[in-house]
Amino acid sequence: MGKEITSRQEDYSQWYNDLVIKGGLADYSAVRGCMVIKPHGYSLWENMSDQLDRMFKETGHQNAYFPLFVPKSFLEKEEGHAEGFAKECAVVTHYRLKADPTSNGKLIVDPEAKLEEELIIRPTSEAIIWNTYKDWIQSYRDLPILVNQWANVVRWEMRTRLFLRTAEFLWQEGHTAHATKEEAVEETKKMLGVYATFAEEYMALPVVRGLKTESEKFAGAEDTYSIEALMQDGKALQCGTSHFLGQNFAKAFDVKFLNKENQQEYVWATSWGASTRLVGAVVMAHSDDDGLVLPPRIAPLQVVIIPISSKDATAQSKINDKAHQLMRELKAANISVKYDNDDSNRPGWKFAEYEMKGVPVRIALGARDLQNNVAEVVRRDTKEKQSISLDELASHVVKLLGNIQNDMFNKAKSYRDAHTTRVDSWDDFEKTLDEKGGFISAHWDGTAETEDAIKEKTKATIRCIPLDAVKENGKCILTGKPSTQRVLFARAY
RNA sequence: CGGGAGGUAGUUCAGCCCGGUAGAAUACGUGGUUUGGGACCACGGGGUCGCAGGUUCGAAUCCUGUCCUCCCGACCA
Repeated sequence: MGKEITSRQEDYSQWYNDLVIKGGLADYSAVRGCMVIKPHGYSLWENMSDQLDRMFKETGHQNAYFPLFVPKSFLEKEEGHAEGFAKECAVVTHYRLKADPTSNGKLIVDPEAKLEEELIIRPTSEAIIWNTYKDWIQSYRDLPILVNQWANVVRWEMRTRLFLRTAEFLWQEGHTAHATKEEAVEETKKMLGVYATFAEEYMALPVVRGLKTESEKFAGAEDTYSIEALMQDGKALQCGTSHFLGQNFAKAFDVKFLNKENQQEYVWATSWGASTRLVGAVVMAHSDDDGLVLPPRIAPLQVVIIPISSKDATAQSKINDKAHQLMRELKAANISVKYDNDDSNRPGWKFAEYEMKGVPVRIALGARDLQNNVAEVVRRDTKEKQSISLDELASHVVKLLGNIQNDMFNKAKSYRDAHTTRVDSWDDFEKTLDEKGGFISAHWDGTAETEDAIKEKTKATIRCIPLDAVKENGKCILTGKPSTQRVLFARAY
């Protein structure tokens, strides 16, 4: 009855769509490639973005806001950057509509209102920001600039998927300016670390920190680092990127500073971003065939209390009293909790509904429980039921939420580790990819040609060169040429 | 952007081939009985059949165009 979810086994893509739609996270919109993020989904994103925002501020960054529109001439300035994004830009060419003289009630673009220079809707903000930084920076005393912005961006994608790839999406983009290369490189790595910590501690999502290959790196960057996670279907998902931009944007926008020796130098730059794709990641990594499974630390609602109502008015008022007391205790412990005493749905319906929405802990309170001085406590991740004494219920739930958070991380990590395979022959490479999926740790000769050839043959790409890779002599999986370390391959979203 | 499927009540879908009063389930409203895994009874409200043209006495149904979605590819966070 009610909302059915397609099982993972039957159709993984449809399962994911069902979760997002039926779990109340988002809806399709009337606009091609764009989604409506619903309150439950936005609340999840807020819990994630709020925490990231705290972590950015703890590492010395401040928020600012730059324009949505980027003059085309700005975007052109950094050549690699321009080439990388040109294919997916939305362009504003006019600034006015007028009534259609040939069709009553319709509007047309006013041909008189053509912009002298087209405006590009930002696919990312390096261009407009570096054009601005030029005015902010004269001396080494003006550096570093450590700025982040929370914004929407538009990339005109051919094929979209809820949260994972939409034409418009929400994200944050950090843009920093530094006096030295060393400092910029350190910043790049520091922010990669922030993303990794966030993913692991809050999203309960184990990630691999690594360096992107030349062909996978950001358009305009010297080096791109990313965190890579593994989804339940064995495909990889990039969950955050941090770029060392060198002096590329400083040179393109002529941003120089006077150093202590009174000499002009170009500024060193970084940028780093994470998007609403993280919502897709957390959904896909943990959920099951009954709905969303959300980590307690970012769940929009952590605990729901469901009364098993009784005809007996005395028993009913005891249930209400106990539920309200419990809510006070949990709120005092900084836990979000809801008492669902809406009489229009029966308990069984509510059980299914809150499982669908991924609420980590459910407490059922009935007359029978109160007689025994207990409540039924059920954890969403394992569905395990426990009868807990009312006297220690609040403290038990606090501990339980912590356990769920840890268990979810450990479960995801066991899966990830079990699906990371060291492979040393081409036959094994193809076989592992097809039969098992996941990450494949293998040697690569370091050339873009080989990388492309592997992608052509298997659809697997190099997700990253892990930062913790040990130096080890070996032979390239495809060409047999010498290699000094393993890289991580996978099919990816 | 190529290939496939689809758009009819809030939702899932039937009806379309073979044109003739727009249906089911579920959801929703009211009243009542209920409440430990998606309750039951009674009554009730709800759809310009994605949109725009065309053919026809008559179009959800046939034709053309267009928009949107899903799946599979190519491209990408």
